[in-house]
Amino acid sequence: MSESERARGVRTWTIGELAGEFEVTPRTIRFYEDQGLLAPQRIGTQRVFHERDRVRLALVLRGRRIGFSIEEIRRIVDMYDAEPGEAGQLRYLLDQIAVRRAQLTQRAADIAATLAELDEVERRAREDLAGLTRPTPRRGRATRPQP
Amino acid sequence: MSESERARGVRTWTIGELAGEFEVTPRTIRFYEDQGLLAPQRIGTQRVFHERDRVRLALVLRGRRIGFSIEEIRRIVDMYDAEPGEAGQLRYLLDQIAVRRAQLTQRAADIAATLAELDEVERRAREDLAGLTRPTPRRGRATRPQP
DNA sequence: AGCGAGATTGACGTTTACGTTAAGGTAAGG
DNA sequence: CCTTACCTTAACGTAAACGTCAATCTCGCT
Repeated sequence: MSESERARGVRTWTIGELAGEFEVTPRTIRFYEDQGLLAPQRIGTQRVFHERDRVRLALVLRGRRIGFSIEEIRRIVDMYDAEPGEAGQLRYLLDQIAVRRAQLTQRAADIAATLAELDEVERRAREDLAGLTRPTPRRGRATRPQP
Repeated sequence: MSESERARGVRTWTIGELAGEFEVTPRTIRFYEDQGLLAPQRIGTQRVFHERDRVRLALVLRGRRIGFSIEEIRRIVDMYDAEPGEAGQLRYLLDQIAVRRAQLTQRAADIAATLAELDEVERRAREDLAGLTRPTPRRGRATRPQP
């Protein structure tokens, strides 16, 4: 944080600070800039990240966690600050939104199904584990703790 | 389907049939076999896929849609048919389950947040679109259809 | 026996998403 | 002024997940 920044309330970040905060490498952030996902201010050659850049990076990383490619992420984040534009553009945007929504809904269903199956596997594992630590407590036979 | 299969009720599939059904290429299925995710029966050199192979492929593709790597998918599907094994193994399995669950929960949250934002973008887009097709219906002024 | 559709195993190519040097520039503190 | 810590571009490297040939082989049918 520079002197003048601490004076007013306009916090900025260096590439390293953002990298640390979001647990990615600076290389990753530069790569995203290369791909047009970020466009931080420059002072000389140095990058200066403002709050909106931070938000955008968070969006990008969320897209990444969801499993979207850079190209798909680009399209999504571009939606956020699209100019109102003309009717054709808006209809295209609405189409894109429908596509993304379908993808996300599918992924959500996949995740729910997988979570349910994890529950089942865990239940069986706990059963097996109980059957190992306690000696064969089959058919409801009570097992008293060892004295 | 072969003669004897149609006679009894034990439907099997060729690689091409499965590929068509799941909309992947045969190459993809062979790759998954190479990676140990599938192990179809062989008759001579030809692969014969049974119901359990089909189920397994579905699991693998679901993992892929969720965004897991082949390695992660392998660990997950291996959980399903893990032998009860010893206590140490079971505890490791429970650990793995916890890890996967955390990942999946994070992804689910990301998806929910993204869906919410898509809703918001769509709402704005529809507003803008309405403002374009109807001529500037500002401040509640009624807009009559053109004669 | 011959044909065409689809199957097989290599083996090399491609794209994505960064990692990893190399070779320096810069700002703050002592 | 010197060090230390961090920043810069440029360029090459790489692991994952297949795609894309090439060169057979095999089934089912006529």
